[in-house]
Amino acid sequence: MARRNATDIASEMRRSIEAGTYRRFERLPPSRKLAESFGVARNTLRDALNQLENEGLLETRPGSGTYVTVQDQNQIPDAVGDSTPLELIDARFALEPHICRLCVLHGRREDFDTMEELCARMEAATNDPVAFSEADTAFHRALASATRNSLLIWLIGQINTVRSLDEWMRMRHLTLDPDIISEYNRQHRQILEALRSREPERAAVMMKEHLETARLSLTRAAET
Amino acid sequence: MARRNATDIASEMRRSIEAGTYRRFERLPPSRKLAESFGVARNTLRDALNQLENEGLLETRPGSGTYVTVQDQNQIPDAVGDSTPLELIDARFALEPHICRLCVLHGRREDFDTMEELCARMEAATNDPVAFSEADTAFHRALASATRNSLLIWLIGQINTVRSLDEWMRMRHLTLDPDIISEYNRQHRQILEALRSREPERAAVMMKEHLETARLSLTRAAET
DNA sequence: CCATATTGGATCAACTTTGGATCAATCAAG
DNA sequence: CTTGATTGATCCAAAGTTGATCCAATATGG
Repeated sequence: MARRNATDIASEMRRSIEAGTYRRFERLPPSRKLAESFGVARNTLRDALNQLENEGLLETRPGSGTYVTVQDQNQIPDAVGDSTPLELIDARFALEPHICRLCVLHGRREDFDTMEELCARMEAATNDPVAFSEADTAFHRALASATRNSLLIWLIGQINTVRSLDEWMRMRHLTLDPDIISEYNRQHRQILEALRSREPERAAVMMKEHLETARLSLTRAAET
Repeated sequence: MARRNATDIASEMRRSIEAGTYRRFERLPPSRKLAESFGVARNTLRDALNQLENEGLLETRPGSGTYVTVQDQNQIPDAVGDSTPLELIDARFALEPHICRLCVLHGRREDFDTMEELCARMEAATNDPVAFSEADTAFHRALASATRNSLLIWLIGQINTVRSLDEWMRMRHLTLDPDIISEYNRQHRQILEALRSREPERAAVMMKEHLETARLSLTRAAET
């Protein structure tokens, strides 16, 4: 076994933290003890700790100790799968208004035609929550596609996989009555109009309104 | 078994690295030990290492060791790996301003203290682009963590893996001169102040300004 | 409130490990 | 044979580790 250097120790500890051996806000053993248990000099261990601190995994407070500042990744093995509908809405609230703005910049005629088509399909599905929901997902995906930004397209794709989850399915049937669907359809049309007339801010505002409606109907359903 | 030559060894090691046996930033065993374990002379092994270094998979630091520089490609989704720096900025433009707003809502004292710490570290790294970049990534991750939204935390985590990609690393050195770093530091402070005083919109605006600066310095570097 | 123990921070010179380089001897393939 | 690569040995310079010591900040307990 070769003599281990600071980088090796750092790698080892990084894995420990990511594996959850040490959890967020927990204090590590004192550097002297740690050095001993790794069989390495305290200076070397301190170098390792500094590396991890620079990566933002640890925080050391002189006189007090060294603390873990990140959550271990296994705690969120599938963040997408475990996220709640409200978390999802917040994430969409972050992404989609700006996607609308980019859509105005990069969207082409055929993109808007696709969305038009999907709007029509949603309007024909006022009484069919499942069909509506499918078209709705496709609409928001089309919106992302029109940005021509592969990263955003992928992120929206990831987010949309949540919608096929059980809890989400149940929520959908609780929230999607014909009145709500009509309201959504009206908003989709407004968004599309704003995009077509190349008004980025208006499109973004409409999208926020749309998501706000979704959030409201969600919290209302949760209270029932 | 025929006697293995340098190219054979290189192939074998290349496969090990791509399979993830050795992870990014991890140190390989010393060349003497490696040579022994491959049953080959150290000179031959060094030739193999040189081949891999020329391919950009490894980096050897005399007196220290040989380190893996590439990330296991299987770990990175294609969409994330293939995205350009400008796409990345657009994605951050979508996510981070709203993350700031949520941060005002859900952030706790200790979250802001962590960010404060990271600001201090970035300010100490005005002349060290690599150290600055690490702390910067950690700052934006801390911001996401403070939202307590596991989906957003995960999204930012995905986005941050992009930054460790090769093309990005090169860009970083082109863009991060001391003046730019100082400007970034000023903006980080402003964001943190706005968060502390619980002003969601001001924080979001500061973040937009920050990202706009980043976009500018990127396009400027691309023109050079 | 203070005294004391414990914690991390910093420094230093001696030592060890690391990769870099070279070269004559040896081996394998054409 | 001749050519090309591998071998094994040796020396080198760079970098890192060590172990010791002193310091400053914090925590603890009376």
